[in-house]
Amino acid sequence: MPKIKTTPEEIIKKSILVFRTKGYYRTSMNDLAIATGLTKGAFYHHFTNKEAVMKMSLQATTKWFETKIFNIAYNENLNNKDRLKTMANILFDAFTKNEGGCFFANTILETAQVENTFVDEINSFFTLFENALENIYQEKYSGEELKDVVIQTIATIEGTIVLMQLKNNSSLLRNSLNTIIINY
Amino acid sequence: MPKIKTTPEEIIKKSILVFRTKGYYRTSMNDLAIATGLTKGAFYHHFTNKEAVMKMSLQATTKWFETKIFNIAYNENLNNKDRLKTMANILFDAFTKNEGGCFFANTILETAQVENTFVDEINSFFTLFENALENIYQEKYSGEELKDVVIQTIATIEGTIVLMQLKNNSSLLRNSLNTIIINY
DNA sequence: GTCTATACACAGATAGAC
DNA sequence: GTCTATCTGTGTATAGAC
Repeated sequence: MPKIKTTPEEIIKKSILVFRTKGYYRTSMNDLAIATGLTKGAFYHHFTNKEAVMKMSLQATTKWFETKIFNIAYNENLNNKDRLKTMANILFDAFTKNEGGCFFANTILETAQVENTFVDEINSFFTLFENALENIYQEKYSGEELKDVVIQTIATIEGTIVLMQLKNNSSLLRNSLNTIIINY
Repeated sequence: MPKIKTTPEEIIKKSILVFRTKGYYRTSMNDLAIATGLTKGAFYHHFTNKEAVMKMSLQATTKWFETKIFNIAYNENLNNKDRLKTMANILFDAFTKNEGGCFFANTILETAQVENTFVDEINSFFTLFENALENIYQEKYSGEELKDVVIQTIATIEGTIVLMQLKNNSSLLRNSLNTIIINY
């Protein structure tokens, strides 16, 4: 059995932390190498370029949100309000325990006007988010109104995360999520 | 009368457009030089470094919002609902006519975790925004509830602007602003 | 006040030894 | 699979002629 020191999964896991806090352009391959305990040369043995690392980082994060949060929206053992409450609690932890806010919102603002390299990965995340909330809110709304309520719910969460980074105050997100639950 | 070819105001005006669309780190001094029709050497004659250009760009934008939008919240000739409507209309134009979303939200996400160089300038903008909305909403709310409503209103607007950049659909912002007005 | 030329650091990426 | 050394481009910023 050969001794495997670094797996792609481990590299991506550590790269996500760097990308989320420093952003895509500001993160250098040297930063990623240091964070993973490799040299630049060794790092390039695993990934062809920085763009590929970023894409896999976004995809892995989407996967995490899907299994840990979005899937709760389809949990047969909970009613819609409890689904929303459970999702809100895990969302709160996800966006306050680690620094850097929302990886996807950050990447939109950083790259959307310059290149569309990561648009698919980001859209994938928000589509899953929207579908999950639509499944919950369809009990109360339908058609265009349903779409609007869902988009505005996501917008409020994302906007609060932006302000949270400026004010360093996690109670902002707690309040926003509570308001969303109360208004349901 | 000496012939003045470039004023600091003109340079800042053109620099704002570049910073807003490309972001701070992605914008090079060469980009700014090209946008203003100067060479790098000439550009450095007017500003000490990139950071100084950015700070003045943020300050000039704040000033614009203050005089064109936030001051409406104190207009004696309008009632609070009409103040809100008027502000919403100009806000919509401001965030849809030019590309790049909200200059301040962009800068938070890009720099907040890396350096706190622009925190004062960004806070200045959001404080004026909050004060304006508090002056309007104090008719209906007070104390902590007033603060919460204002923050969540700003968060919804900022979050919508984030999503708008991903989906390239300005009706998202129109809908969010309409909802804010209806709910008042 | 504007230009060209250039110094210097660091970025992304590759070559080749071990 | 990991390392050191290196190539090449570009970034910020400065020097000095015009």
